[in-house]
Order: sequence, then C-alpha cells, then structure tokens
Amino acid sequence: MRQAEELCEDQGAALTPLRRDVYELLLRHDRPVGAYELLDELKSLRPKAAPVTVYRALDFLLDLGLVHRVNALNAFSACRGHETDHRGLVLICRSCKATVELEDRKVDNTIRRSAAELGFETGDGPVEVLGTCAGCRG
Amino acid sequence: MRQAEELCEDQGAALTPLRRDVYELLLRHDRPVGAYELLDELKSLRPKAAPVTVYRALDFLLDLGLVHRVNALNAFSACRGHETDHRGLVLICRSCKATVELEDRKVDNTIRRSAAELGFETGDGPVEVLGTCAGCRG
DNA sequence: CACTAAATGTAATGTTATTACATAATATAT
DNA sequence: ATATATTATGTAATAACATTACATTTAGTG
Repeated sequence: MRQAEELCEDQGAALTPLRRDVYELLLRHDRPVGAYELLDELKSLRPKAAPVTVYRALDFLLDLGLVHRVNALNAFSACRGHETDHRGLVLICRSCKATVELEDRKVDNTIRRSAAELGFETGDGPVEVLGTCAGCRG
Repeated sequence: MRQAEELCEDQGAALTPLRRDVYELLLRHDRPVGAYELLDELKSLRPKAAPVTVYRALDFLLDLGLVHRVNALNAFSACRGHETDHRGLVLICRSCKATVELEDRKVDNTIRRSAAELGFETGDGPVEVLGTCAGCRG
C-alpha cells in the first residue's frame, strides 16, 4: 500500500478512496479475483458500486502496473514482489486457479528475443503460462 | 484439412460436417476469430446454428489441438505449422490482433523448466505473448 | 431391428465488459 | 474567490462471451 501511494505520487495519479478500496480488496486475496466477485465485496463498503465502478478502478490500477489482468481466468490480481518490473511469468493452475509470479530474467529475455526476431515488440506485463500446480497434481 | 481428417481418423474422432464447417471457416482467417463472429459466418451455411453449436464444435477441435483458444482475445484460431506439437509461443499484436505462431524449443524448454522449479507442470498449448507487431509499430 | 451412445437443435440464462450520458468533485486560470 | 475545465463517479442500459438443461436426431453396435 505504501508503495502504491508513492507510485501514484510520482506519476501524478490520484489514488482516490474508491481506487484504494478496490486495490485493498485485491490485496486481501492471494489469487486472481473476478470483477464481479470484487464488485460484491466492494458493495459492502459502497452500496452504489456498479460493474463499471470496478472496471474503471481496475483500469486505473492496471495502467500503473499495480494490478495484473489474468486473461486465462478473466480475473485480476494485485501485483506482488517486483514493483518496478512486470516482465516475468505468471503461472496459473488450471485446477485451483492459484497463481505464482516468477521474475526470471533468463526466461523473459529468451521470450523477448524470439518475439523480436519476428518483428514483435512485447509489452509490459507478465507472460501467462497455464499448468497444474504441485498441490493439484497429487 | 487433409491433416485434420487423418488426425480424426487416427483418434477415432468424428469430423462431422458441422465440425468441418467450423474448422474451415476458421482456416479462412489468418487471425483469431471470436465465437460469435464465427457464428455469423456459420449461419449462412446453417441457419439453425446457435452459440452452443459453435462452442461445441470448437471444444471438439480444441481437444484435438486443431484449434487454439487465444485467451487474451477471447478468440480462436486454426493451428498452423506444427501439427504434432503445440508447445511454442503465440505472439499476439494488441493493435491489429494478428498472431504469429512460433515453435521454438529453446524458449519452450526454458519456460517449462522454470515452471517445474515451482512445482508447476505446464500443459499443452502455446504460451501467449502480447505485443506489437512490426506493421503496427511503423 | 432394437438399443445405446454421440451429435445436434432449441431455449433460456449466466458471466464478463462496455457505452452513453448525468452529476459531482477537483484542479487551473483569471 | 469565482468561473472554467478536467477528472472522477453515479446510473442505466446493453453488448459480448459462454454455459446449462433438456429434447430430438443421427450414427454405431449387438
């Protein structure tokens, strides 16, 4: 949270109470959370909240890199660990939906180099890899 | 198409006219296509088609690996190139939605090894990487 | 042919995300 | 300090993506 505030300060971005609420809700989970699930939680704080309320707050947080969108799950997770760099992998368990973030220069560079050979410039944000976690394999 | 038929034969899977239609529609595009866009096209061949018609055909084709689901676009693309192995990368242009498939052992192995260190077993299907293609950067 | 399993038809509904426009709050310039 | 512009939020409706449930048809098997 502290870091988020500083980041907003630096960028001249307004971390309003609403946006802060959404971010804090997200921080309470250690897995990606769907927008409508987040909306349900937000409603207990702000009865007026509507889908667009959540999506707008998420867009703001995504732009800052405080939150990742996990395409494979249509869900969102607070970014952990690497506050300055979001270029690792995120491993997603197909079964339990848990995710692990992994910042690994080697993997990342390998991917980016291969992409570059085909003229692609890869953006920010981690690469999503679907798999099965240790727990769910047992 | 030839290859698809053989694959179905081998697996004892029934490539029915409907499934064939869907697959052929997909082959006409060189980019991922949404299910409802596909549905519109399918309707000109089969007026009775409904959303579930398309989704069922896609599920069948996905199981066989003839088609990939591109999570980042909520869309589907016919698999090109590596008919026996689907473990490369798919690069997706955020701007024009074009995709390029890239089978690269090195990248793939690097990703899988890193995942394995965290207890993750990665499944089939390519890893999606979002970026910007050469054309859209110009 | 009778039976079973697989595929498709049909309708409804669930889930995720966006658009459009109104209102309120905040920042900026005068 | 006040008017103006910009940014944020409220409110309603709808669009886009996907699944469930159940009926019917078609294809495979004894």
